[in-house]
Amino acid sequence: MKRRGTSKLRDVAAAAGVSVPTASQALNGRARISSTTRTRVLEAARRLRYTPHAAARRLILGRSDSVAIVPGSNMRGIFSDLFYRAVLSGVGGAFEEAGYRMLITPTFRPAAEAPQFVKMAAAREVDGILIAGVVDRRWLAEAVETGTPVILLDNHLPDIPVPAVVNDNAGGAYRATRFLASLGHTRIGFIGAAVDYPFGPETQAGYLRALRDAGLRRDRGLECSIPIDVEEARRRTRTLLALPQPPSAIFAVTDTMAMGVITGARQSGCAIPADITNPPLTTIRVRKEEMGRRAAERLLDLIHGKKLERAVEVLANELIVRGTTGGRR
Amino acid sequence: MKRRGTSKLRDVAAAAGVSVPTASQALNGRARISSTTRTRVLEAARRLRYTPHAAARRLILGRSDSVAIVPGSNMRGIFSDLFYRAVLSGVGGAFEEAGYRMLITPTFRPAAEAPQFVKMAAAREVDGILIAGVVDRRWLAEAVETGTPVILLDNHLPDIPVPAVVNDNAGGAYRATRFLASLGHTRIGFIGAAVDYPFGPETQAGYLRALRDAGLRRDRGLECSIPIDVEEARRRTRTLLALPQPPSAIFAVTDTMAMGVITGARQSGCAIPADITNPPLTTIRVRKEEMGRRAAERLLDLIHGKKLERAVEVLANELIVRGTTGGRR
DNA sequence: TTGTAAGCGTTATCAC
DNA sequence: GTGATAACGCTTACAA
Repeated sequence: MKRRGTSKLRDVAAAAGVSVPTASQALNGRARISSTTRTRVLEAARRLRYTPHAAARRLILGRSDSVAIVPGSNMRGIFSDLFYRAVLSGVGGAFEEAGYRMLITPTFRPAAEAPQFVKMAAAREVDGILIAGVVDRRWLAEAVETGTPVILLDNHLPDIPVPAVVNDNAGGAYRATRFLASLGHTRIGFIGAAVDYPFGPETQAGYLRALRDAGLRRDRGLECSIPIDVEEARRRTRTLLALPQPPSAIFAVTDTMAMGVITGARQSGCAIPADITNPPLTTIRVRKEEMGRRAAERLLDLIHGKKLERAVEVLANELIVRGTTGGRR
Repeated sequence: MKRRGTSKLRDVAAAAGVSVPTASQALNGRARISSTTRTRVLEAARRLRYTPHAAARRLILGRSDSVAIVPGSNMRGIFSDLFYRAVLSGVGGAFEEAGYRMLITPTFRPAAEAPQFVKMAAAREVDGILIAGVVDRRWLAEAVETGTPVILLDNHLPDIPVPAVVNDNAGGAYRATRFLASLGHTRIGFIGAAVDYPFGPETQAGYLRALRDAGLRRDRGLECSIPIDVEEARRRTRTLLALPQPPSAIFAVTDTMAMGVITGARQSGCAIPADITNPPLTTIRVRKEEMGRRAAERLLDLIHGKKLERAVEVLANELIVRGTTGGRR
């Protein structure tokens, strides 16, 4: 009983009455092959449902035409989180167009041993690795050591030589804060993200620079760095608003936190012109799809041996003014 | 400039002063090798950071020690959906213990051509494929044709010879409905799931059988099959409760829908002894982790050439009586 | 105990 | 145009 789908190139060649190398050429197209034999080979391949053995191809070609996509440890739900969903959509589009397979390497349990992507790099199973978000620097370094191209998305570790595509977090925070200042606010609260993650410090830096440039005095009592969590943001907002001199505006670093801020502000008796379920937040628009696409393209560049111009590619973002900041100046 | 991590077995052998096959044996352990050479080889391998080339190994061994995990098209967020998160935790545990790699094959865009898992099966890239949820029968059939072991989780297609691990949907619905009847309810609403998916019809069958066995008359006006959506469930609930003869109890097929039912019932003025955000639903407890683990184990059985006893393994579930059905008989 | 020879399925090189 | 021959990196017979 011969199993289906197991036909080898040898079978195709035999069926077409040619040698194995000829069959290979006919299928891959490169060399000069008479159109008669080519047709015969193609026909035979189709009939036998021939698919080249991936490992054999990989071995001789030295490439797998596939990349690993690694969800960083901050990505609870790689497909659910709206942010990463958009990012990955860009990633997926770029790789698909380039004819690359994508393998997501999940980490079901926090492994003590090397995570899959390190092993895959070492075993040369993929041509490149795209890591989205937070990653253990030790494993990252080890993956880089193997020589397999690696790119970081929405994260970067200055001390490890890995190119990255990131959002201009500092710039976004700067523009948002300056905008609030331009509305006349002088006490602007900052609800930041306390994570092992670049954007926590970066946004705070942007916020502080904006205060300085706007000639406002910093009040540490108006700042906090907390886990990215709606409930925690709500609580801190209530605390801020209960101060003797409360802020008249609050800058929350993520939309998730902004939700909590809105709820908290409502509870504290602030009127916010918005529908709870979908508040028209004044926000920073990050071009997420673009970010994913760029990262994918940079990885492809690396795979194809191109040198990248910049180690870290910073994507510009945009301030979108909407209802929650009340008025357009 | 020699790239790291690219050392081959040949390098290790050279460094240890032995032949390539000897090095191989020393590393893989099978044959009789003097402990001196073994140590030398191991030492050399460690020093050179040797990792066997996956493709080469795969080619000669005929196996990859890795499986593909395919999120069915009903899985919006494979890692986010609580149900599948639990299921995948079981899956992941089993495969990890067995030393198998897991590759998630995402479908970023609905491809017209064959999805990745079919290609991987045909190219013999993985030893087995686990598909969780809804899958196009045509592609499934094609994957099965390749001879690569395939198992279905939480789904089954009777006309395609694929083993499956499923939940006893009919039984669960039966027990739930009979329980409601035992509380004295004679008009029991049914809010079912209209999806291209076994559990829609199955739960309805269980519901109907329970009505019969309890001696209750079926009233089609109390039944509906809708998309799995909180809002839709809420709306239907309001409709049901607005009937001249409304149901006195409602069986919702998923917890998601039950949320909508509760909201709708509240809005219609029903008193439900429950906290909205986390209502103590009377529910069917599906052993999700177990389900995942079983599916993984069955796939491993197939990979190892064992014949499965049952094509479809049905997992028993359990009725958990809690607050929302008011009283324990 | 160790090395030699062969082969996994494919593609590239180079004669014919 | 086509077909031998070698090679990719590794493992398993089998001979030394």
